[in-house]
Amino acid sequence: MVTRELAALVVAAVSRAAAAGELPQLPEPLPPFEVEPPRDARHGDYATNVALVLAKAAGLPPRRVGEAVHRHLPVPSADLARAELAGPGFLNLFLAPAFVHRWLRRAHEADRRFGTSDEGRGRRVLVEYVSANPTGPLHVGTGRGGAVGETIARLLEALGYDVSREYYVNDYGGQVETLARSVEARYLELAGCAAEFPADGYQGAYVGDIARRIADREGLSLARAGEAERLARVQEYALSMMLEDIRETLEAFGIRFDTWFSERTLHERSDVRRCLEALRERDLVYEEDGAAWFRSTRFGDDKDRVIVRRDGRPTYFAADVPYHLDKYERGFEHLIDVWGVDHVGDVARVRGAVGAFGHAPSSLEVVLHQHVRLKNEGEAVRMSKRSGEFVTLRDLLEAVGRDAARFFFIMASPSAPMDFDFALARRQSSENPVYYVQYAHARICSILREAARLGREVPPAAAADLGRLTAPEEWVLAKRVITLPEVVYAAAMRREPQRLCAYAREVAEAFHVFYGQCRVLSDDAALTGARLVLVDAVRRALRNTLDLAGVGAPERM
RNA sequence: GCGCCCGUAGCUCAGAGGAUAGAGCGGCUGCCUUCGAAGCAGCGGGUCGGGGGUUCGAAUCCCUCCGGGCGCGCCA
Repeated sequence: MVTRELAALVVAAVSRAAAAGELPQLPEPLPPFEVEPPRDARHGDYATNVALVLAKAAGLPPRRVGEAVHRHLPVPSADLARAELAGPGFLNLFLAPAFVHRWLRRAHEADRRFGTSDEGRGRRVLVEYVSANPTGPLHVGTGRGGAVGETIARLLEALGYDVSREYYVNDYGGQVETLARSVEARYLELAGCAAEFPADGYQGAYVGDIARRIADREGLSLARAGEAERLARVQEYALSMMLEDIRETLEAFGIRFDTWFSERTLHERSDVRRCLEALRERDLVYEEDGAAWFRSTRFGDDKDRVIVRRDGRPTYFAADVPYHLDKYERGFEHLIDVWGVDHVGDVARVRGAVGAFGHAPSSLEVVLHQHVRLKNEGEAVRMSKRSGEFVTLRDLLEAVGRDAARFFFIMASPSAPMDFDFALARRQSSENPVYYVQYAHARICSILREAARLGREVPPAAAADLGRLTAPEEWVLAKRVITLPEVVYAAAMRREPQRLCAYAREVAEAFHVFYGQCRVLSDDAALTGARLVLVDAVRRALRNTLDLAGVGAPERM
């Protein structure tokens, strides 16, 4: 990436300054310093705080350090046009055209791989996200977790990690039983039997739909079967129908999981029981009041938590521990869980438990995302799966489309709460920020189509005279485009998908400004060739960014 | 009460300790005989919740107060 190349130039300059006796011997490697684009373009294309960082170790004022480094920077050269020492000791770096041209050519050569790197090559990562209980359709809030998790997975793949996507299916325990009893009641109603709807049952219309579909397939004979058999059959049907609905919705949302991991199998394979024994051996579980308790206070929890109830049924947490151990056993060295904030309290417990089995706490990473507060014309919408009052992800997709939904969900930092006005989204769907970016892409494709029609194909990047790109709008655009690799790197490593949206918007803006000032197809063949190479690099950068965000890059719109 | 997260323009939100804090939407004014006006140019809009501290430098880090969200189940 650009910043890394510049940092290497700076490090080399520091070494030369030290060798020349202008700086004292400094620790190897140097303390971390930054190379980044300053806010104000007058402060260079990139600025580095290296002199400020080294001042302490060098025992010299920052500006003295800066002067020494400045003298040994290769300016002017094919990389840097010039450098300036400014303010408290910043070194402002101005890129040489040849440097930018080299990167534009790389964008062409790399094409779909432009922006990727191999930082994570050979490392296996498991990303678990969504994992919503299959007790109802996915609601809007789970869309955020889905978009965040999927984008993190794609970002890590772009860094070369071997990524596996997983959905943990809570197909065991009280909630699915409640779903089964709810469906059973609706089914019995269909059969004309007196049935009391469970007090804690799921009220949504989808419960009745499932009952009807069971009746369509099985008839009403289950009404005469024994209760245990009927419940078991109904639960099986309800689960598979719900999961099918969830799977379809996620596919429409651009998400496909590699594995759907069943919680029930952990119980059936005795993983839960064996894990409990192992925890007991480590003195992390004790008996009290007839229940078994996990010593979560060892891991910063404010109280110990029940792991096996008085009636002998294990709690959710009892399965969560062997589940995560199983992930490690399957060969993943790093685990990422994307959870809604309502699970904050679980983080320390699970991490502590897997730590007791020898796994580094840092190898289990939990990305928490805040909930989506849904509004309708400014009025808050209460959402509850139990009451059946909620807006589904499917509704959202039908209202605003996949692209707008995906972009919107990752535009904000996962840790920031998000307000979403459904009515507004429906109404202003054509004015969503995503269209600004997509429009830039479509406009470029339109230019390329026109070029092809005129028989003026994009020349090979190496053949074009990029020195003809001299307009300020061209320069700004080119420099923005070539930052994609560092944007992808930062977004992936910091688990901050919103950086993709910011980059896409900035590149689109630079392109729209360029478009207003510079005509691509002109009588000047050399200039036309250079501009075609530039816009085709922009096209690749935008497409790759939108791909990572799970948003389409339309050639026409 | 305790823990985590958030507080930035009218609204929704960006903002790697760095220089004069940004975008979209909404409001106002211009710009299409020329590669797509889903665009561009401009105007208006801010005690970065309040206060204190660290630092050469704080929207960013620390403390404190205020406001909001979530959690503190033998639910998942």
